[in-house]
Amino acid sequence: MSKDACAPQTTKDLLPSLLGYQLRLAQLAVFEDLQQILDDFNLTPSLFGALVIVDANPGLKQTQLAADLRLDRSSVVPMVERLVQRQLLTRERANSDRRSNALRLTAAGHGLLQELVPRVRDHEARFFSAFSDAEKYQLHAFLRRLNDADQQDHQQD
Amino acid sequence: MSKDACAPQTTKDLLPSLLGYQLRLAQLAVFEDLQQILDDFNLTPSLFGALVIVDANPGLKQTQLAADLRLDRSSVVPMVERLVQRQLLTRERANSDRRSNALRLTAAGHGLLQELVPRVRDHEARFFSAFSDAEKYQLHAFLRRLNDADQQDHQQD
DNA sequence: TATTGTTATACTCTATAACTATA
DNA sequence: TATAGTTATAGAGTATAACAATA
Repeated sequence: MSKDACAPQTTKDLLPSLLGYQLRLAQLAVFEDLQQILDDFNLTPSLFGALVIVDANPGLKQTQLAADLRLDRSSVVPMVERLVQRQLLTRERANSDRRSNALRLTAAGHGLLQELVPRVRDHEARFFSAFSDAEKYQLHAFLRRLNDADQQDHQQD
Repeated sequence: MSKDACAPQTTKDLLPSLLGYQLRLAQLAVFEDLQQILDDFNLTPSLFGALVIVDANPGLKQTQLAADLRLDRSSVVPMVERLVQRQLLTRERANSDRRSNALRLTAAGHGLLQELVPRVRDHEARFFSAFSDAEKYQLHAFLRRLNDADQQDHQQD
């Protein structure tokens, strides 16, 4: 095998040879497909992600949600505002530290997620239906190795 | 192995279990890293991609460039304009069809690419240095399978 | 002093719709 | 009629900087 796994000799096929480029195309396609499901619920992938993160971490403060979403804390403000106005989550001053907001799903938020999660799982299963379970597992393992290594820069827990 | 390759029982770990989510994180991290190289050249990943595509397809028309970049043709106009003004590529009426622009790299454009491509390759090599050649090859094969299947929707050749 | 949320603001990216010139 | 490029415009997403409240 050559030094580079998929390096072309010319620049002719440089772009397709780049893992970063293939990652971008794949991510674009997945999100486009996901968006179609989320459209029915008037949500974006980011808002959906926020709901899932809050569900998994009740009482989370906004700064931490921003870190999880890889966003600035100011960018999270309108997202939270939108979800609060739709009564999908509550934003209350935390008793432990009254500077911070404790985020929690409402009953409606839980209900929405319960309806949504199976659909998102279906979307994933459909989108990756060309892959066997073993292949999906391996692709997932690759991506996690990549992301978990990078993640340490973004954690502040 | 269970029905889903990495399906959690609760929604607690839903997000990390989604391939789409892991793809997004990976893509974000790669582009962030790539951007640091491109900053020195005052380029974005998209502009770099445009240069490489034009280099690989001299005389390409803008509509095709837009299709390759997964963008609307109106979105490509300011990109091309910027690269033309920087004298990295030329935009001339095509003789065969005088509605369309034939895009070509200038000598400066070629020169820039020659300087840039090794750095981008280095970036890739460094970013994926935790992976063996075989693993990179396999990850690449996975992503290509995914993208080549999806690609047919976007081709118009 | 440092941190949390917020606001005001600006910038980038992208798409839609309408125009023009060619076909 | 249809297509290629362009323009004007608007929307989404994001970041930066400064502020008030709290630590």
